[in-house]
Amino acid sequence: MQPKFNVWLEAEGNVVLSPWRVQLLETIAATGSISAAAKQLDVPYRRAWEKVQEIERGLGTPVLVTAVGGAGGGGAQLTPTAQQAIAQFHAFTAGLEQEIEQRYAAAFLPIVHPP
Amino acid sequence: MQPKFNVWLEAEGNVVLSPWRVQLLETIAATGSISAAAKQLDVPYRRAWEKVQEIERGLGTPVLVTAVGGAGGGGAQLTPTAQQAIAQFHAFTAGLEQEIEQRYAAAFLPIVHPP
DNA sequence: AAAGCGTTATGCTTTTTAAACATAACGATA
DNA sequence: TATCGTTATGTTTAAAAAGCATAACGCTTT
Repeated sequence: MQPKFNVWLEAEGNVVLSPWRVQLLETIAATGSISAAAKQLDVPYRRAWEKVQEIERGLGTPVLVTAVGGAGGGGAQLTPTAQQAIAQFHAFTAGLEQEIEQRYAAAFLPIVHPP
Repeated sequence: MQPKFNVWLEAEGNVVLSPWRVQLLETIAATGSISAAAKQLDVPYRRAWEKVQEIERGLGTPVLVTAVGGAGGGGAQLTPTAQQAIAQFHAFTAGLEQEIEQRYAAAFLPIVHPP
């Protein structure tokens, strides 16, 4: 038995940012394209692209500047807005896993007093 | 934009307890039956019943003692195991919403210094 | 100049998952 | 013994996700 959690940001009932979405953006930045990121994260390109759209709709501003055609077929890189959002989200969730783990131990694992 | 979260306990990759599942058990206890609880929580009986099964499979022990037929058609009440699990889960998640809210404010809402 | 290549962007189909519906069995009570 | 509301489970329908297929694009190379 182990504790799990998820945490995300919503706008008007729609998910905007989540740990997975932030990872997606970071992987796009690292690889230089949506398609390479999708491959690396083992999700269909379609899904990755759709999530990016949802993020942009939720934030109300683009997170990617994309290029179609050209050298390498095109690509994508993060906007400054996206970089800031990623940094803020990391600050938001930093240490949360340890916090949850600690709460779990306190609530469910009884303390054994040695003799 | 607002923060949201979920937190749960897993056993072998399967969800066992979550805020919603705990609420389900509590509603069953309060109403005396799975069907009344399902109605009150506005979910199909089938789903409520299945979730109870998953909880029992995950915990490895019954959480309900059910009666079929008889006065009122039957009913269900919590086992002591279930009552303890509920109490522990509440201890586990107590104050977590405020914690998340505070983290959100710290990470996303800039502090305005008055003149 | 034009053919090739990998990517973005999007329509369409298939599969999987969850919700919804329907019903048999049960047993105290009247 | 007929009734009633509940448990328990099979079956059907709807929603969501995954998968597949393809057009457009613009550098690069031939």
